[in-house]
Amino acid sequence: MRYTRAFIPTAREVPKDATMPSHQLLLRAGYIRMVGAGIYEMLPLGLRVMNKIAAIVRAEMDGAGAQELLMPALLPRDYFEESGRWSSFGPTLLRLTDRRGGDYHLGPTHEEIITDLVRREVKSYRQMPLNLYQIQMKFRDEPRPRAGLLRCREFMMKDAYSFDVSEEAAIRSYEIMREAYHRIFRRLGLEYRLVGADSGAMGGSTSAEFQVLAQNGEDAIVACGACDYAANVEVAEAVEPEGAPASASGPPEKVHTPGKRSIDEVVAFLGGGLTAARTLKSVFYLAGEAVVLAVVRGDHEVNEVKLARALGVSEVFMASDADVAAASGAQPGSCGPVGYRGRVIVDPAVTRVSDAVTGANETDYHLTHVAYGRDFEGEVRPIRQVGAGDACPSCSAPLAAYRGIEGGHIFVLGTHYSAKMGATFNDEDGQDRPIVMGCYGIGVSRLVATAVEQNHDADGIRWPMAIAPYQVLLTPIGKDDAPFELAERLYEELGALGVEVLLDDRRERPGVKFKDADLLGVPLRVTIGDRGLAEGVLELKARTAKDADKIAVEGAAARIAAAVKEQLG
RNA sequence: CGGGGCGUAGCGCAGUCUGGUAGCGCGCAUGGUUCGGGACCAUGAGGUCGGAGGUUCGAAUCCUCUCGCCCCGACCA
Repeated sequence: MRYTRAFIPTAREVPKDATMPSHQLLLRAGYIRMVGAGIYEMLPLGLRVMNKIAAIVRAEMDGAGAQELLMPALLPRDYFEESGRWSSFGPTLLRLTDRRGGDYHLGPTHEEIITDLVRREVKSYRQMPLNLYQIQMKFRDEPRPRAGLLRCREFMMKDAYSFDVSEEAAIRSYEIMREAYHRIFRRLGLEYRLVGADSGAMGGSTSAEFQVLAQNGEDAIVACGACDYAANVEVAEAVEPEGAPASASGPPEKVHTPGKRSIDEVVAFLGGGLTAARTLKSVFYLAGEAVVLAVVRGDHEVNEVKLARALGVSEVFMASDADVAAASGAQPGSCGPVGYRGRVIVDPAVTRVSDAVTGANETDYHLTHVAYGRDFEGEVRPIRQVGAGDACPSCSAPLAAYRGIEGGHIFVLGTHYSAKMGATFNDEDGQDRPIVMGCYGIGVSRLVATAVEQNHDADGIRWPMAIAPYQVLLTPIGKDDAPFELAERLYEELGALGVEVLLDDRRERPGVKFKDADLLGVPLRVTIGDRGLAEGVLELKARTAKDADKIAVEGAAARIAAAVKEQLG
């Protein structure tokens, strides 16, 4: 492609509405434009990148035995009504009405539709295993679209669905997908972790996320440096605490702590070598109608997902100050489990804190020399959040904390949808049984932005070769015609070698061209100037490299093509 | 949905408090000089000041309503 003919609207200034690097750079470099909140146009460069990602996904899905199809995005109400999601999906479902008043929605995901297709056509165990996928726009009325392509109301997704005769067979399908996903993410050139995840609203027994590591990620994950353990902090397990059960050097003692509400304030106020780890944090939650007191060590945090699970409810809400006062008789910050007469959930680590400090259930007072077992009891359940420095549950090495962007999510669904929708098959014995399903998503458009989050510097994008919009950027510079003529020749030669080339044939000053080159992020730049030409050389520079290599004009095309191949791995 | 911020030329902004007929930088067009990291000079085009209503002799500016966008939170296969 010739730059003078290409639609690449670059901008020097940072768009004010963009805060994330990927959002800013994709806008500035002319890859995307915004139409509305969470709605974007993919400009030619952006589409090329997305198509490359999709091509890799397709190749690996096909290689894993999945077959591509395309379902409609516009869907009548009936299907979601059948599974119960017409109401349970809530306002996130983008609904619309046709001229006859019929209810429709735009598909946020396609379990119901594919299950309907399969129940009509798959009747025998002989037709399985079956894995069908599509790459298609998804629509969700997100409560808050943000961060450019990372959280959109309309986004490109690859969703695959597996159909099997048994749980064991379904797990095999799941594992095949998991391996295919590893290949996909590796080929995309992204640093990622496979992490244990919360199955959440999808229901189902097994699920894992492919988290692409990024500073700005929405998800918090922990990963072990020594083994391959990694998990979303929502589900990461804390190892059983070591050490002796809690004891105390004396009876509880009430101390005046005026106005000290947070753990940090109390620690600083009491001093004397007290650390947050020797205090107890008491947090009141509402689980339905009931008030529950959750107690964790002072330097730990309550994990609400785990707490909800321990209580057997779907979610918990932090109690208001008024609720806390009614339950404990004190302000938040002065509450504690000692003498508290309601339901208490205690994190295991709490049972090892000797001479603990905790709220006295009397505003502006705390208790010292408190010990679990002697001064209070409760239901011991793991409810704390795991963080950096915690021991790995599988090998005990310290865990590191990361932020990640969910790039893919795989689930074993079981018979959640098939049972509800009557998707059954005849087994070898002629018995009717529900099909066992799995589903597997990859956020294709999101990965465009994710790749930028992970591959950029102060000057612009640094695409991995595998997904770059072009592989080589030819940059003739200077006022003479010779560099441009050579660039034209190289352009032809490289094209013939199958290299994807962008030729910057603009008669711009060198600075302008270099700035745009760095911004666009094409992995290899070839600079052709009269200086080099006088010596019979041109410059080949990787976007990620500091300096350029001088290569001979003679045989340059082959050299460059080889460099492309090398970066493709 | 709660809290905060912002809508003025394609982009980034000033002007709004204190009402008087819209400005700067970048970009764009034309001519000239330049040419290895976003050049310079000259000339020029480009704006219903998000929208509607109101107050006023007069509204970008004051009042009311409304639409949109961003951030934090809630939420999130």
